[in-house]
Amino acid sequence: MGRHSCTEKEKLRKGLWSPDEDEKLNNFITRFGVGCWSSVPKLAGLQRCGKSCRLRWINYLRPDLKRGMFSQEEEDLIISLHEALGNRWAQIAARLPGRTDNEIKNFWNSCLKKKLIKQGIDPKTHKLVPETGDQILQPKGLPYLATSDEIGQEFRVNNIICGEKEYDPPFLSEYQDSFDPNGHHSNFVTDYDDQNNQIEGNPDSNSNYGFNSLPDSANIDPGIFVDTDFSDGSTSRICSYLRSSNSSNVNGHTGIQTNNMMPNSEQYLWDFDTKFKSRFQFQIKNEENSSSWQEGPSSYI
DNA sequence: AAACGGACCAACCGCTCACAG
DNA sequence: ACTGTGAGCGGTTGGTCCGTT
Repeated sequence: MGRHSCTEKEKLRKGLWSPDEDEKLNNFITRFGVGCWSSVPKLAGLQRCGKSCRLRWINYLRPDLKRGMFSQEEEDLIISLHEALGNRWAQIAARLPGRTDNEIKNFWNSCLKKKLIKQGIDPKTHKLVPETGDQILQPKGLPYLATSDEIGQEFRVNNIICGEKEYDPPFLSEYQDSFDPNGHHSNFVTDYDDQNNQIEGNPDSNSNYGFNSLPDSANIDPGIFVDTDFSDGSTSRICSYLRSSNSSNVNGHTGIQTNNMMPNSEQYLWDFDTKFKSRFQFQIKNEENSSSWQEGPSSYI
């Protein structure tokens, strides 16, 4: 399938936009509104591709943009939403009026991520990073879980509706059945080996990915499983696996506002396509990674 | 003053999805 | 059902600014 690419077109400008270009685009959109972006450059007299025009309008020229520093409320909301949604910047931006996905993404990568790291929080999982060099389970994805009588209820973050809770018995049973008596999941390592060329059974092998422990299926309460779909058409899901363990309270440690649906949760990114293949990804943290995260001029605490 | 490096951010790139023909 | 195209998204890049040496 021939993919349209701006680079294939000739005589198209790239790089920063000039005030003149901004004015042309702004005048055109103000007058005719947002329509077919591919025709905008020609009609507006710009030597840009439609994609570039769209981006410029959305990220810079749009009149409803808030601009300026992020407030503490916005910051807390982004962290909470990221915990629930992961790197779905567009979905996060949809819940922050006047902010763009690009702006939030940049803010996260340049600021928030470092703040969390400074506080000893893994920005991917939003879980505490242990001080020791021990390798621990850092799940990247699992179904969102909750009690079966909560099916159909709204899933909220900071009182903002993010989705609807669902129940997924087939997945649950498969997930539970797939553990061996030692609480290990053979498929995980096998699949991981298939996809990432890791050596089976060797989580230390020269990568951030792998695992050396998994929750014991005997400790899993079937009643706490819910599968929440945030995909809105995509195949991705946000999932969580809640344990009624007595681990330390991340929220209490950070002061970050999070939804009360997910106390002590381990967050997993869940690919719907691989759902019935029992494929998961886990991330291993080691001392080397942790030490590299300490860098950064944050003074958040 | 110059060189260097990190932080920030605008813009680009490549991919997927939706939809029309 | 298949194909081509546009829109949208997330990851990445590269330019600029600014503090430090």
